[in-house]
Amino acid sequence: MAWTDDRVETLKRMWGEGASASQIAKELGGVTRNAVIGKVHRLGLSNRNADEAKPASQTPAKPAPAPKTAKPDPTPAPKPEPVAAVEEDDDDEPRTMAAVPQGTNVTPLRKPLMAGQPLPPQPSANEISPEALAKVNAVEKTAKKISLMELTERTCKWPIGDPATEKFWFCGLQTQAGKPYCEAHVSVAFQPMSSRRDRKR
DNA sequence: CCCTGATTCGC
DNA sequence: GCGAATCAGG
Repeated sequence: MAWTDDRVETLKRMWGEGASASQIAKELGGVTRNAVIGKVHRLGLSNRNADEAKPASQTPAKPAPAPKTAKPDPTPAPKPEPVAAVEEDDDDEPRTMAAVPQGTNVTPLRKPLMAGQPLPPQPSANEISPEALAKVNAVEKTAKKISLMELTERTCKWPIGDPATEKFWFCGLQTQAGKPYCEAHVSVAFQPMSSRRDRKR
């Protein structure tokens, strides 16, 4: 697989969106995450930092970079999209942790899709909400349903069912990065910081 | 063990 | 330039 302009573009976009190298590699296909990382470095966008300050830590070199010549400003830094903060208030739904509706959960689909928009459906940032719940609900179907004794360091410890009955087990899916839950349950358990603004009662 | 990015170095 | 192997964390 060659790094076509198209693929590089996808790489840049996803990397800019904070996607991991493996995710990007999976998306592109035909390349490993190493390839992606290597390319990222070669493109010089390894640092997701905005600016890079060189406090002259260790670089005795560079005696006199000829300050005379006017540098053509090699830093366009387009910064196309700062990604608007996703603050969708409107009618906040205080998701109750009560019974999880089983069965088909219709995901609210908005945005009629403009014609000619190649890639609108990009949830990107993990915003919990109805979708996350639906995901959890779906995950429960594929859950490994392990028992308490089967829990390990990397099995999702999300409880499912009623502990008072036999129908009780743990999700058991693979956790990620030391977290106690699988990805789906993490998104529900650890909410970023949604402004749980209390509404008037 | 799973994952992450960073770096090296033969190709 | 490329990316597998390796390194260094979480």
